[in-house]
Amino acid sequence: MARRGRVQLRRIEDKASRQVRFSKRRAGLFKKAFELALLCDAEVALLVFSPAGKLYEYSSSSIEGTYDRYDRYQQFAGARRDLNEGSTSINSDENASIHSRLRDITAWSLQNNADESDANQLEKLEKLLTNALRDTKSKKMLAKQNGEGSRSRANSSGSRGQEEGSA
Amino acid sequence: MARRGRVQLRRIEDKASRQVRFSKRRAGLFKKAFELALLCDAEVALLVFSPAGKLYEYSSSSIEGTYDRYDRYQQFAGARRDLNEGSTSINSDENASIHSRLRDITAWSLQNNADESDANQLEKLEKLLTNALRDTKSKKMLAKQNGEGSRSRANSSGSRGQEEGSA
DNA sequence: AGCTATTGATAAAG
DNA sequence: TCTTTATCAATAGCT
Repeated sequence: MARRGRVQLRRIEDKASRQVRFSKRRAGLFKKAFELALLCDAEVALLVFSPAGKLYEYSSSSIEGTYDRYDRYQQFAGARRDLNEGSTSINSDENASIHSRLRDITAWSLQNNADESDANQLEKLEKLLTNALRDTKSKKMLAKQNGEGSRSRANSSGSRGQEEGSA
Repeated sequence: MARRGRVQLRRIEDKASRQVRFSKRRAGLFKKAFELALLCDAEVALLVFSPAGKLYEYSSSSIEGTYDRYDRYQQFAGARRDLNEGSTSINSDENASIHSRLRDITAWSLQNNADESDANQLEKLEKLLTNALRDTKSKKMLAKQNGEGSRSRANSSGSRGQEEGSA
Protein backbone atom coordinates (compact mmCIF):
# COMPACT_ATOMS: atom_id res chain seq x y z
CA MET A 1 0.00 0.00 0.00
CA ALA A 2 1.88 2.99 1.28
CA ARG A 3 5.24 3.60 2.86
CA ARG A 4 5.72 2.15 6.32
CA GLY A 5 7.83 4.91 7.85
CA ARG A 6 8.72 8.50 7.26
CA VAL A 7 10.98 9.31 4.33
CA GLN A 8 14.73 9.14 4.92
CA LEU A 9 16.45 12.46 4.28
CA ARG A 10 19.37 11.17 2.29
CA ARG A 11 20.25 10.67 -1.34
CA ILE A 12 18.20 7.93 -3.00
CA GLU A 13 20.72 5.40 -4.26
CA ASP A 14 18.45 3.38 -6.56
CA LYS A 15 18.54 5.19 -9.87
CA ALA A 16 15.05 4.25 -11.08
CA SER A 17 13.49 5.14 -7.76
CA ARG A 18 15.37 8.43 -7.70
CA GLN A 19 14.03 9.30 -11.15
CA VAL A 20 10.44 8.59 -10.09
CA ARG A 21 10.83 10.57 -6.87
CA PHE A 22 12.38 13.40 -8.82
CA SER A 23 9.43 13.65 -11.20
CA LYS A 24 6.87 13.62 -8.40
CA ARG A 25 8.70 15.98 -6.07
CA ARG A 26 9.59 18.33 -8.89
CA ALA A 27 5.91 18.61 -9.79
CA GLY A 28 5.08 19.26 -6.14
CA LEU A 29 7.81 21.88 -5.79
CA PHE A 30 6.69 23.75 -8.89
CA LYS A 31 3.10 23.73 -7.70
CA LYS A 32 4.16 25.14 -4.33
CA ALA A 33 6.24 27.82 -6.04
CA PHE A 34 3.29 28.79 -8.22
CA GLU A 35 0.94 28.91 -5.22
CA LEU A 36 3.34 31.06 -3.21
CA ALA A 37 3.59 33.55 -6.04
CA LEU A 38 -0.16 33.63 -6.63
CA LEU A 39 -1.49 33.55 -3.07
CA CYS A 40 1.11 35.81 -1.49
CA ASP A 41 1.89 38.10 -4.43
CA ALA A 42 5.57 37.15 -4.35
CA GLU A 43 8.09 37.08 -7.17
CA VAL A 44 9.49 33.60 -7.54
CA ALA A 45 12.14 32.13 -9.82
CA LEU A 46 13.01 28.45 -9.68
CA LEU A 47 15.64 26.56 -11.62
CA VAL A 48 16.05 22.80 -11.35
CA PHE A 49 18.52 20.59 -13.16
CA SER A 50 17.70 16.90 -13.00
CA PRO A 51 20.48 14.43 -12.26
CA ALA A 52 20.40 13.70 -16.01
CA GLY A 53 21.08 17.37 -16.69
CA LYS A 54 17.67 18.39 -18.01
CA LEU A 55 16.45 21.88 -17.13
CA TYR A 56 13.13 22.64 -15.50
CA GLU A 57 12.18 26.20 -14.76
CA TYR A 58 9.41 28.25 -13.24
CA SER A 59 9.11 31.95 -12.69
CA SER A 60 6.21 34.17 -11.78
CA SER A 61 7.57 36.89 -14.10
CA SER A 62 10.80 35.89 -15.84
CA ILE A 63 13.97 34.06 -14.85
CA GLU A 64 16.19 36.76 -16.33
CA GLY A 65 14.17 39.58 -14.77
CA THR A 66 14.17 38.02 -11.33
CA TYR A 67 17.87 37.19 -11.54
CA ASP A 68 18.55 40.81 -12.53
CA ARG A 69 16.57 41.93 -9.51
CA TYR A 70 18.66 39.57 -7.38
CA ASP A 71 21.84 41.10 -8.82
CA ARG A 72 20.59 44.61 -8.11
CA TYR A 73 19.55 43.60 -4.60
CA GLN A 74 23.02 42.23 -3.87
CA GLN A 75 24.67 45.32 -5.39
CA PHE A 76 22.58 47.65 -3.30
CA ALA A 77 23.19 45.54 -0.21
CA GLY A 78 26.91 45.92 -0.88
CA ALA A 79 26.63 49.65 -1.48
CA ARG A 80 24.58 50.06 1.68
CA ARG A 81 27.18 48.09 3.65
CA ASP A 82 29.96 50.26 2.25
CA LEU A 83 28.06 53.39 3.20
CA ASN A 84 27.41 52.11 6.70
CA GLU A 85 31.07 51.29 7.16
CA GLY A 86 31.98 54.74 5.85
CA SER A 87 29.50 56.68 7.92
CA THR A 88 30.64 55.18 11.22
CA SER A 89 34.12 56.55 10.61
CA ILE A 90 33.23 59.88 8.98
CA ASN A 91 29.81 61.02 10.17
CA SER A 92 29.41 64.03 7.88
CA ASP A 93 26.22 65.74 6.74
CA GLU A 94 27.27 65.10 3.18
CA ASN A 95 27.61 61.40 3.82
CA ALA A 96 24.30 61.27 5.64
CA SER A 97 22.65 62.91 2.66
CA ILE A 98 24.13 60.38 0.27
CA HIS A 99 23.19 57.62 2.61
CA SER A 100 19.52 58.56 2.86
CA ARG A 101 19.35 59.21 -0.87
CA LEU A 102 20.70 55.75 -1.65
CA ARG A 103 18.34 54.21 0.86
CA ASP A 104 15.37 55.84 -0.88
CA ILE A 105 16.54 54.69 -4.27
CA THR A 106 17.22 51.21 -3.00
CA ALA A 107 13.75 50.99 -1.48
CA TRP A 108 12.15 52.18 -4.69
CA SER A 109 14.23 49.83 -6.77
CA LEU A 110 13.43 46.81 -4.67
CA GLN A 111 9.72 47.55 -4.39
CA ASN A 112 9.26 47.98 -8.09
CA ASN A 113 10.65 45.47 -10.50
CA ALA A 114 12.34 47.99 -12.72
CA ASP A 115 13.04 47.10 -16.32
CA GLU A 116 16.47 46.96 -17.89
CA SER A 117 16.79 50.65 -18.70
CA ASP A 118 15.72 51.55 -15.19
CA ALA A 119 18.27 49.11 -13.86
CA ASN A 120 21.00 50.72 -15.92
CA GLN A 121 19.99 54.14 -14.70
CA LEU A 122 20.06 52.87 -11.15
CA GLU A 123 23.45 51.30 -11.54
CA LYS A 124 24.84 54.56 -12.87
CA LEU A 125 23.19 56.46 -10.05
CA GLU A 126 24.57 54.01 -7.52
CA LYS A 127 28.09 54.46 -8.92
CA LEU A 128 27.72 58.23 -8.83
CA LEU A 129 26.66 58.07 -5.23
CA THR A 130 29.30 55.63 -4.07
CA ASN A 131 31.97 57.63 -5.93
CA ALA A 132 30.64 60.78 -4.31
CA LEU A 133 30.95 59.07 -0.95
CA ARG A 134 34.49 57.97 -1.70
CA ASP A 135 35.41 61.51 -2.75
CA THR A 136 33.86 62.80 0.42
CA LYS A 137 35.90 60.40 2.47
CA SER A 138 39.09 61.38 0.61
CA LYS A 139 38.41 65.03 1.18
CA LYS A 140 37.89 64.39 4.86
CA MET A 141 41.19 62.58 5.06
CA LEU A 142 43.01 65.33 3.18
CA ALA A 143 41.35 68.05 5.20
CA LYS A 144 42.41 66.27 8.35
CA GLN A 145 46.02 65.96 7.15
CA ASN A 146 46.30 69.52 5.79
CA GLY A 147 44.16 71.14 8.43
CA GLU A 148 46.66 70.76 11.28
CA GLY A 149 47.82 74.38 10.76
CA SER A 150 44.60 75.77 9.26
CA ARG A 151 40.87 75.68 9.99
CA SER A 152 38.81 73.15 8.06
CA ARG A 153 35.06 73.19 7.35
CA ALA A 154 35.02 69.44 7.64
CA ASN A 155 33.21 67.93 10.58
CA SER A 156 35.70 65.51 12.05
CA SER A 157 33.93 64.65 15.27
CA GLY A 158 34.27 61.03 16.22
CA SER A 159 36.62 60.29 13.37
CA ARG A 160 39.99 58.77 14.06
CA GLY A 161 42.87 58.11 11.73
CA GLN A 162 42.31 54.99 9.64
CA GLU A 163 44.16 53.13 6.93
CA GLU A 164 41.50 53.17 4.22
CA GLY A 165 42.73 53.45 0.66
CA SER A 166 41.51 56.69 -0.91
CA ALA A 167 42.15 55.92 -4.60
CA MET B 1 -9.34 24.83 14.79
CA ALA B 2 -8.58 24.26 11.13
CA ARG B 3 -9.88 25.58 7.84
CA ARG B 4 -13.32 24.43 6.77
CA GLY B 5 -12.71 24.12 3.03
CA ARG B 6 -9.83 23.76 0.64
CA VAL B 7 -7.63 26.79 0.07
CA GLN B 8 -8.75 29.24 -2.61
CA LEU B 9 -6.18 29.66 -5.34
CA ARG B 10 -6.28 33.41 -5.57
CA ARG B 11 -4.35 36.34 -4.12
CA ILE B 12 -4.91 36.79 -0.38
CA GLU B 13 -6.35 40.26 0.02
CA ASP B 14 -5.86 40.68 3.78
CA LYS B 15 -2.36 42.03 4.20
CA ALA B 16 -1.63 40.55 7.63
CA SER B 17 -2.93 37.15 6.63
CA ARG B 18 -0.90 37.28 3.42
CA GLN B 19 2.25 38.02 5.39
CA VAL B 20 1.69 35.06 7.73
CA ARG B 21 0.86 32.71 4.86
CA PHE B 22 3.94 33.94 3.03
CA SER B 23 6.22 33.10 5.93
CA LYS B 24 4.75 29.63 6.40
CA ARG B 25 4.61 28.72 2.74
CA ARG B 26 8.04 30.15 2.04
CA ALA B 27 9.48 27.91 4.75
CA GLY B 28 7.68 24.94 3.23
CA LEU B 29 8.87 25.76 -0.28
CA PHE B 30 12.48 26.07 0.80
CA LYS B 31 12.29 22.80 2.68
CA LYS B 32 10.89 21.08 -0.43
CA ALA B 33 13.60 22.59 -2.59
CA PHE B 34 16.28 21.38 -0.19
CA GLU B 35 14.75 17.89 -0.06
CA LEU B 36 14.55 17.66 -3.86
CA ALA B 37 18.21 18.58 -4.16
CA LEU B 38 19.30 16.17 -1.44
CA LEU B 39 17.07 13.16 -2.15
CA CYS B 40 17.22 13.31 -5.94
CA ASP B 41 20.72 14.74 -6.42
CA ALA B 42 19.34 17.70 -8.37
CA GLU B 43 20.76 21.19 -8.72
CA VAL B 44 18.23 23.70 -7.45
CA ALA B 45 18.23 27.49 -7.32
CA LEU B 46 15.32 29.39 -5.81
CA LEU B 47 14.80 33.13 -5.57
CA VAL B 48 11.82 34.64 -3.77
CA PHE B 49 11.00 38.30 -3.29
CA SER B 50 8.37 38.97 -0.66
CA PRO B 51 5.60 41.47 -1.41
CA ALA B 52 7.63 43.86 0.79
CA GLY B 53 10.62 43.40 -1.50
CA LYS B 54 12.81 41.32 0.78
CA LEU B 55 14.95 38.64 -0.84
CA TYR B 56 14.99 34.99 0.20
CA GLU B 57 17.22 32.58 -1.60
CA TYR B 58 18.18 28.93 -1.65
CA SER B 59 20.54 27.05 -3.86
CA SER B 60 22.04 23.60 -3.65
CA SER B 61 25.31 24.94 -5.07
CA SER B 62 25.20 28.65 -5.86
CA ILE B 63 22.68 31.05 -7.37
CA GLU B 64 25.22 32.51 -9.76
CA GLY B 65 26.56 29.12 -10.76
CA THR B 66 23.14 27.67 -11.44
CA TYR B 67 22.04 30.76 -13.34
CA ASP B 68 25.20 30.50 -15.44
CA ARG B 69 24.33 26.89 -16.17
CA TYR B 70 20.83 28.03 -17.15
CA ASP B 71 22.35 30.60 -19.52
CA ARG B 72 24.64 27.98 -21.05
CA TYR B 73 21.75 25.54 -21.37
CA GLN B 74 19.66 28.10 -23.23
CA GLN B 75 22.61 29.01 -25.47
CA PHE B 76 23.24 25.41 -26.35
CA ALA B 77 19.55 24.83 -26.92
CA GLY B 78 19.59 27.75 -29.35
CA ALA B 79 22.72 26.48 -31.08
CA ARG B 80 21.23 23.00 -31.32
CA ARG B 81 18.05 24.45 -32.81
CA ASP B 82 20.06 26.44 -35.36
CA LEU B 83 21.98 23.32 -36.31
CA ASN B 84 18.80 21.29 -36.67
CA GLU B 85 17.27 23.96 -38.88
CA GLY B 86 20.43 24.04 -40.94
CA SER B 87 20.76 20.30 -41.30
CA THR B 88 17.24 19.83 -42.67
CA SER B 89 18.11 22.08 -45.60
CA ILE B 90 21.73 21.05 -46.15
CA ASN B 91 22.31 17.50 -44.95
CA SER B 92 26.06 17.37 -45.45
CA ASP B 93 28.60 15.07 -43.80
CA GLU B 94 30.42 18.12 -42.60
CA ASN B 95 27.29 19.43 -40.94
CA ALA B 96 26.53 16.06 -39.38
CA SER B 97 30.02 16.03 -37.92
CA ILE B 98 29.60 19.47 -36.43
CA HIS B 99 26.20 18.49 -35.16
CA SER B 100 27.37 15.39 -33.31
CA ARG B 101 30.41 17.21 -31.99
CA LEU B 102 28.25 19.97 -30.52
CA ARG B 103 25.87 17.39 -29.07
CA ASP B 104 28.75 15.70 -27.27
CA ILE B 105 30.02 18.99 -25.93
CA THR B 106 26.55 20.04 -24.88
CA ALA B 107 26.02 16.76 -23.05
CA TRP B 108 29.34 17.10 -21.28
CA SER B 109 28.69 20.71 -20.40
CA LEU B 110 25.26 20.03 -18.97
CA GLN B 111 26.28 16.97 -16.99
CA ASN B 112 29.14 18.75 -15.35
CA ASN B 113 28.71 22.11 -13.78
CA ALA B 114 31.68 23.68 -15.44
CA ASP B 115 33.37 26.67 -13.87
CA GLU B 116 33.74 30.06 -15.48
CA SER B 117 36.85 29.32 -17.52
CA ASP B 118 35.28 26.13 -18.82
CA ALA B 119 32.17 28.11 -19.72
CA ASN B 120 34.25 30.61 -21.63
CA GLN B 121 36.05 27.83 -23.47
CA LEU B 122 32.73 26.28 -24.32
CA GLU B 123 31.28 29.55 -25.56
CA LYS B 124 34.27 30.00 -27.85
CA LEU B 125 33.97 26.44 -29.04
CA GLU B 126 30.26 26.90 -29.65
CA LYS B 127 30.95 30.03 -31.72
CA LEU B 128 33.62 28.22 -33.71
CA LEU B 129 31.22 25.42 -34.43
CA THR B 130 28.25 27.57 -35.36
CA ASN B 131 30.49 29.75 -37.53
CA ALA B 132 31.86 26.61 -39.14
CA LEU B 133 28.30 25.54 -39.83
CA ARG B 134 27.45 28.91 -41.31
CA ASP B 135 30.51 28.76 -43.53
CA THR B 136 29.53 25.30 -44.60
CA LYS B 137 26.05 26.50 -45.47
CA SER B 138 27.48 29.44 -47.43
CA LYS B 139 29.81 27.15 -49.34
CA LYS B 140 26.90 24.89 -50.21
CA MET B 141 24.92 27.82 -51.51
CA LEU B 142 27.87 29.09 -53.54
CA ALA B 143 28.68 25.64 -54.85
CA LYS B 144 25.10 25.26 -55.90
CA GLN B 145 25.09 28.62 -57.69
CA ASN B 146 28.49 28.19 -59.35
CA GLY B 147 28.24 24.48 -59.90
CA GLU B 148 25.59 24.55 -62.61
CA GLY B 149 28.28 24.06 -65.30
CA SER B 150 30.88 22.22 -63.18
CA ARG B 151 30.97 19.22 -60.86
CA SER B 152 30.92 19.91 -57.12
CA ARG B 153 32.15 17.68 -54.29
CA ALA B 154 29.30 18.97 -52.18
CA ASN B 155 26.56 16.54 -51.38
CA SER B 156 23.39 18.38 -52.35
CA SER B 157 20.91 15.52 -52.06
CA GLY B 158 17.60 16.57 -50.62
CA SER B 159 18.53 20.22 -50.63
CA ARG B 160 16.33 22.71 -52.38
CA GLY B 161 16.85 26.39 -53.02
CA GLN B 162 16.08 28.48 -49.95
CA GLU B 163 16.29 32.11 -48.97
CA GLU B 164 18.66 31.85 -45.99
CA GLY B 165 21.05 34.73 -45.47
CA SER B 166 24.61 33.58 -45.96
CA ALA B 167 26.48 36.54 -44.38
C1' DA C 1 5.07 32.43 18.17
C1' DG C 2 2.73 27.51 19.26
C1' DC C 3 -1.50 24.23 18.46
C1' DT C 4 -4.73 20.89 15.94
C1' DA C 5 -8.03 19.80 12.41
C1' DT C 6 -7.89 19.24 7.82
C1' DT C 7 -6.16 19.32 3.29
C1' DG C 8 -2.44 18.19 0.43
C1' DA C 9 1.71 15.52 -1.05
C1' DT C 10 3.64 11.32 -2.08
C1' DA C 11 5.88 6.32 -1.50
C1' DA C 12 4.81 2.02 -2.60
C1' DA C 13 1.95 -0.99 -5.03
C1' DG C 14 -1.14 -2.35 -9.00
C1' DT D 1 4.22 5.21 -17.26
C1' DC D 2 -0.72 6.18 -15.11
C1' DT D 3 -3.79 5.22 -11.07
C1' DT D 4 -4.75 4.04 -6.46
C1' DT D 5 -4.39 4.30 -1.62
C1' DA D 6 -2.38 4.38 2.89
C1' DT D 7 0.41 7.28 5.33
C1' DC D 8 3.17 11.24 6.19
C1' DA D 9 3.78 16.26 5.75
C1' DA D 10 2.16 21.03 5.24
C1' DT D 11 -0.57 24.47 6.73
C1' DA D 12 -5.11 27.58 7.68
C1' DG D 13 -7.35 29.30 11.28
C1' DC D 14 -6.93 30.26 16.26
C1' DT D 15 -4.94 31.61 20.34
